[in-house]
Amino acid sequence: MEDATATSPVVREPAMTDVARLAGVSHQTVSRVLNSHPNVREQTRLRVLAAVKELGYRPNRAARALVTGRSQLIGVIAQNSTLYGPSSLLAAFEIAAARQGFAVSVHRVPELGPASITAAVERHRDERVAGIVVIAPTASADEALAGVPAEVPLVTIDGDPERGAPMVAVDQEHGAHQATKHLLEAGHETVWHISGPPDWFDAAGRIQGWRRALQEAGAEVPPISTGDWTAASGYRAGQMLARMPEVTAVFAANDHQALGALRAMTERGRSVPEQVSIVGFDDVPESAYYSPPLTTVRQDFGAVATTTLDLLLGLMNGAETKGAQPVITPELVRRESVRAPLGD
Amino acid sequence: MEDATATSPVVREPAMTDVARLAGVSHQTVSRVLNSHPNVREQTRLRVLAAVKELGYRPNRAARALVTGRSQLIGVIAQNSTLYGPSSLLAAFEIAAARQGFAVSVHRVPELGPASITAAVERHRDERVAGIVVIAPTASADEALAGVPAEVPLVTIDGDPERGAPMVAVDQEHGAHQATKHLLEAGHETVWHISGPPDWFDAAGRIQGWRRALQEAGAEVPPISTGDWTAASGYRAGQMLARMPEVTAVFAANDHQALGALRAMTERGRSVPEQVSIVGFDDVPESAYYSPPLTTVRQDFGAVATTTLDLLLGLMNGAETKGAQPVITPELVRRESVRAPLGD
DNA sequence: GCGGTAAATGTTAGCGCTCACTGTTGACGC
DNA sequence: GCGTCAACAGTGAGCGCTAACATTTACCGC
Repeated sequence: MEDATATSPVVREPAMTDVARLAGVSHQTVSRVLNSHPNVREQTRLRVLAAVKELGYRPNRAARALVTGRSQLIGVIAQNSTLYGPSSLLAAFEIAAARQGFAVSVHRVPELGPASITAAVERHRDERVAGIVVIAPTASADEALAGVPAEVPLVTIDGDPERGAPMVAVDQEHGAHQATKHLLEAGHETVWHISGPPDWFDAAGRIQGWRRALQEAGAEVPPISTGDWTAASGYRAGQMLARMPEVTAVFAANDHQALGALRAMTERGRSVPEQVSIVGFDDVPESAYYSPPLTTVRQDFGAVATTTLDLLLGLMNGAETKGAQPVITPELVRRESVRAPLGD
Repeated sequence: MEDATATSPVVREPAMTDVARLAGVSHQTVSRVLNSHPNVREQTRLRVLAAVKELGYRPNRAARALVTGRSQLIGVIAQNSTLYGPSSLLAAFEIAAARQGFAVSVHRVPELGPASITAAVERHRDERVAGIVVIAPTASADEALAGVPAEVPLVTIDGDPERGAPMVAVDQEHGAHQATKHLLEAGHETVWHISGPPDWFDAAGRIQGWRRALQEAGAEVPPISTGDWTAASGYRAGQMLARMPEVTAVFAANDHQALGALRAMTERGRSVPEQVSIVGFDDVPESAYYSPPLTTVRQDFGAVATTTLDLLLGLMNGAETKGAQPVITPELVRRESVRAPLGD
């Protein structure tokens, strides 16, 4: 016996029928037990479970996906970047999905153009994913999404609020408004803004919130310095702003830009916060250790992730939440980079 | 037209037989074309391709995975963290895999203990992944890997060099050696070290390199301040070090710890680099904008990613590279946080 | 024109699972 | 005692694909 099998090189993984044979039931009963269907006698259930354990049986998800047309996989599409926001979000989502028994297949695209987004969606559909999440913070990304068939559950994060599709977003406008108002209340005449790239919805929302706070206070709305989220771009903008004595308060669209601006100010002898106040956005873990520790706005990525998953799960179960767009509210974190202006 | 199809509830996706029928061939020929087998007439090939395009056919990867026992999916296991190194690595790997036609299924584990690693491996094997990559920078992670059956191609990144399993790593020892030597050559008597968590191989390697450089130069080896990669821990260590006038040079195990130390020094009136020189590790994009811009060590994550993928692909194809452990060499980036000590 | 060979294509049998059925019990009411 | 119905279990088909083998076609030299 041993010799006969010894020549067999392939040790096939146990299948459902093997479990069934061992437990003395049909494969269908095994299936029922594994999918926790009702109408299985407790005694049978235990016998099957024992057999599963004895054989070390693990269901073949490919086979299940083939017959059901759905895998227990959620496809995520994200931009290729190590930006703090998107990466944190991705990590949070992976955790949330794992907790619900879903694996996450991530597809990074070089840029968020319609072509690469469409390709990524197709790839995920080939894989028969149960749903798709797109971290689509730019206008170009959002366009491509219009072409995705409605039968694929799809949730966008930080996408275009106007599109009316299921989406989860952080209330950027509110966060920026808080930040700007905080500077204004400290006594500054007005607040200058170093924005993110204009094609990002996040950046646009932050601009809006900043502008609204200014207008509500009757403050002048100065021209915007446009950055690209990097510290380098914040530095360039900061160099310009440092030369203008009337600039006493700056709201940067993220912490790294704020860091660049801070550096530029310091280099030019404009001390922060004595002469210039700065507020960032993101609350990257290091921002508490900048010089000075940075006042900033924190987004709860964990909340975004779980909300997204809930929405997606609802969509998969055919819930009529087509237009749902839950919003997560960010929060101001006060540290030491804001002070009243000297003139006061 | 619209009305006719509107009543049909299920619009089945085209399958291989549909393509075959349209092209006037057998489904097997379609399969051959799609898998670029030889022995298909050019004319037939084109006819099949045209049919594929006309129907918008996309192969069902679940079906293929079922019959071949392998999906075009690579499973990655990583720790739940937004640490710069692991996240950058992950992103780089996803890009590299996509270029080779592989999707990446990511499983984040709360901590790198044997239990969660084993569970993650099982989950990936259920999915019939073609291979597994484990970012296993801690000793606890490495233990769990011993139990994985040999037939699953598995490559470790930054794991235990002693284990002898396929692994890709950055030469931390070399990087730390360079950094320390750089400080020594600037004229410092010795170099103090703020290390990473001791159970991380990266941290251990950096300690070794630091110590070797010191010993080679005949310098005293001061006690280590242990951190946990965060700026906060660097700050705490920095506060201690700032109080000791003999400390003129610090090598921090990563940039964020360096930032924390930098802040502590500044707060205590010890200016960097005039009174104290600091070197970090990682070259996070913002480190060029710290005050002062940080001298650090850059790791090429792209190279780690492509090397890992090559190794894994080799393993999948049955290559006899069981013991391969390619090493990527990091590079010193000189900026402004290092200067000769005052006494000189 | 004929066998022989190689190239090109077709046929058949599953992979391991779920779905939609069809049986088989046993408890219960009248 | 018989029908009824629910609870439980089994049977067979087929999801869409690839592997192995079977068959047809094209082409060559003599």
